[in-house]
Amino acid sequence: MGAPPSNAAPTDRTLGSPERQRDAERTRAEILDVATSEFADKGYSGARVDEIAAKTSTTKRMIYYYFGGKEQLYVATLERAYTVIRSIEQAVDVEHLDPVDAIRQLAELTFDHHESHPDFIRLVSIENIHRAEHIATSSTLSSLANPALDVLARILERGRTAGHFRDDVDALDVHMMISAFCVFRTANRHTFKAIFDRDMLDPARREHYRRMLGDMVLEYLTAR
Amino acid sequence: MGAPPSNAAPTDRTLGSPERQRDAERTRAEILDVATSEFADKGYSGARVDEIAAKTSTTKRMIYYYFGGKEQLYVATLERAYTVIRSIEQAVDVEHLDPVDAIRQLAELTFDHHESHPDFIRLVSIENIHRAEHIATSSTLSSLANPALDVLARILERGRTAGHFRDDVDALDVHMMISAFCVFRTANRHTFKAIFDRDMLDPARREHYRRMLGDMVLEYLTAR
DNA sequence: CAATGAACGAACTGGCTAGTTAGTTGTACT
DNA sequence: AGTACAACTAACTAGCCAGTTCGTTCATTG
Repeated sequence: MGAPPSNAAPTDRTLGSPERQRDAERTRAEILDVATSEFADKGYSGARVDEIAAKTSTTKRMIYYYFGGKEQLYVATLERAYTVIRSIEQAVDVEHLDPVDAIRQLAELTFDHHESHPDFIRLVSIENIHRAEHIATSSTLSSLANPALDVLARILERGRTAGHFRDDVDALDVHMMISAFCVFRTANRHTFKAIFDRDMLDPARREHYRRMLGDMVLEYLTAR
Repeated sequence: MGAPPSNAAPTDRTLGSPERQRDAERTRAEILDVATSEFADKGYSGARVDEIAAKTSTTKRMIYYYFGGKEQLYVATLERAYTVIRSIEQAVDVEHLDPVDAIRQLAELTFDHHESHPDFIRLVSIENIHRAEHIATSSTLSSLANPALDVLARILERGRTAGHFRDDVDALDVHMMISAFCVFRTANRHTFKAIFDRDMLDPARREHYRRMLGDMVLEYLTAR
């Protein structure tokens, strides 16, 4: 039973053939995919290595073969999640806009990113529960600066010299202000709904919150 | 060894005697205290019943005796944490101030509360990882409205009729805006520090952030 | 084609951990 | 003084779960 091994020419399958059974990269990636959703779903202690393996087309042994252990798998998961987000942020192009429009666009981009990456937000929340001890020990992660920050800094500088923006905040403060709004909306969605009976992610309210964020940041920056 | 049992008159120790050994309320409260810090520290799955028992002057059996199980203990922990916070919020008195001052004071009060109750914030984060399933099933918790919200609604109303405040947000939106800022600052402290190397809870920056929050909310509300 | 090493799988193990059992001791009331 | 019940304890158990053992299969290279 099973696929006959003499189907395709063996010498042709060196790279990229779709029906190859042994593929380290594919196996690694599949484990990472499953691990991401499992860790995001249950947290680090809540996730089970057996469960991750079961949702994979491979076995638990492979997790230890490729990653070494549960904790290293978790760190690898974090590293990939951050890398993906950062590569998206690389693509930001708002430097051609005037400062006010640029800030609003940047805020709305962040808003959209957060909404479309709930797993990432959950992983970050989980990592904060663990006091970021895994990020701290990962050399890949602790040196991963945010490229969007430089963009933000330049916009702020332009807005300040034009006399439109206040000068008692730096880029990191503004970034924090935007992140706080976006992260809270996703990360605290469930308790907020349970206690106040309002779903902050209801599509009907999406535009309202998106505008609210832009207004909030800009009214603050352009005050007086 | 141990305290002699014939020390104080037994009939006098019915209430509030300090040297009684058997005290259901005290034991219950002690378990809750330890459980709060353990759950806040390690999360629900990360916390260990044995560990909680060990940090208590009583035993694991007592946890099952009084609470029934790990999950019920966790719910009881959440219930008490929320009750404490809500009782603090009851004491808010800003209705005598004009709307602008009242909003700033309310925001700063929230800021201070969050800063002085990190365990509460952590419990809320943890509960959100679990999609608020425990709050949802607790009748005590899901019916626990926020008294500060009514206060906020009345201030907003006064500010609007005076023509100072915008009218496209309700009290819950403003509450969310304030909470987002305060919660993010505490809850995401560790990843923020690891990645941007800035401690949002550094006392040297406290006043800056406190003013930033008030400015942000007020500039937004009084825009145009 | 043999040999070598990477990729894979099933079954196992030992420590851990939520929950239980089977009792003992203190307190209130009569 | 005796009884009933609440408060309490130590030791146990069954199941879970991260990590391992040991063996097999596939693909490449000489």
